[in-house]
Amino acid sequence: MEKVRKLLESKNIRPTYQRLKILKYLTESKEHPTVDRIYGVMKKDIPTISKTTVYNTLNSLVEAGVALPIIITGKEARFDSNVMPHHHFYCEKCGKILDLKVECEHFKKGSIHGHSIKELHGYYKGICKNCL
Amino acid sequence: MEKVRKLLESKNIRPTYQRLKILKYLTESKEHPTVDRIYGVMKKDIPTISKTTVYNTLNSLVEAGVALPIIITGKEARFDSNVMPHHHFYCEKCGKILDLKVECEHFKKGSIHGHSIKELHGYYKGICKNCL
DNA sequence: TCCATATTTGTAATCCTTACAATTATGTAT
DNA sequence: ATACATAATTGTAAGGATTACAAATATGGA
Ligand SMILES: [Mn+2]
Ligand SMILES: [Mn+2]
Ligand SMILES: [Zn+2]
Ligand SMILES: [Zn+2]
Repeated sequence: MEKVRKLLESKNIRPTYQRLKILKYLTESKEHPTVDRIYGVMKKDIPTISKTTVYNTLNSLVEAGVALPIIITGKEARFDSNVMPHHHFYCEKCGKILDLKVECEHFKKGSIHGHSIKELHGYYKGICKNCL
Repeated sequence: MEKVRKLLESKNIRPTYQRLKILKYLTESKEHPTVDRIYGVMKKDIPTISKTTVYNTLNSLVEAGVALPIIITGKEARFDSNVMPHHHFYCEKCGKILDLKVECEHFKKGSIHGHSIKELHGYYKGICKNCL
């Protein structure tokens, strides 16, 4: 919990109870949760929490560079506290999003064809090992 | 126009006037248009066209494998009639989506870590050459 | 403690997309 | 050509994720 608090303070984000819990859950979870999922989990500890707070907090974390939204389905965003460049696998059957450790020479580039690169996103869609 | 008709017929999609026009525009446009954009352009030729028809048609084209939705911002889908694997560049300033011709060894794979791959999507986010 | 400011909360509004039913068009058999 | 069954189009309503907003609450410093 101290690590999470330090992380927030280093980004000048006030470490409120809601924010600490949300970021802690995000760092410990490997499931790239949706807002609804985060909201549901948070309610156990903070029954009064509002979904707007979840949205506000996630937006703050993203803006501060501590989290990343993962846009794949276009239905709902999912969130990742691992902001190091990495690829994902989206299973069309179970809906899980898995981290992939794949080499990608494109991560290294700062520009391409004259366009300035800020982020690179790569993901596969298919059926995961478990669902096959 | 005959090419577009043939394409639709090959996929067993009835070549109605609306569908022909929409697919024709999609194949000739390089801008990866939104539904609203397509709707606006179609209205010039077909003033009575409904936005639902645009949605229906695009869904049919996607299902038939003739078009692909491009999900980047999470706000609104954009569409591409080029279904050959290729990467994109999204400009955060002007909102344009550009095609990128980049080599990617990952396109060749059929599976990864035991997961069965159906699609690979890759895109950069940043500031395009024109906006720099 | 007091106060200014930031955060949280609940509700309403917004925007994209889909559901649905009525109307219109299409293709085929007579 | 006509009649009929089926499919597509249209307009409106509903759904779902996200944001806007203002009131209530919490925070941190003087
Ligand atoms: Mn991840
Ligand atoms: Mn493209
Ligand atoms: Zn799966
Ligand atoms: Zn640009």
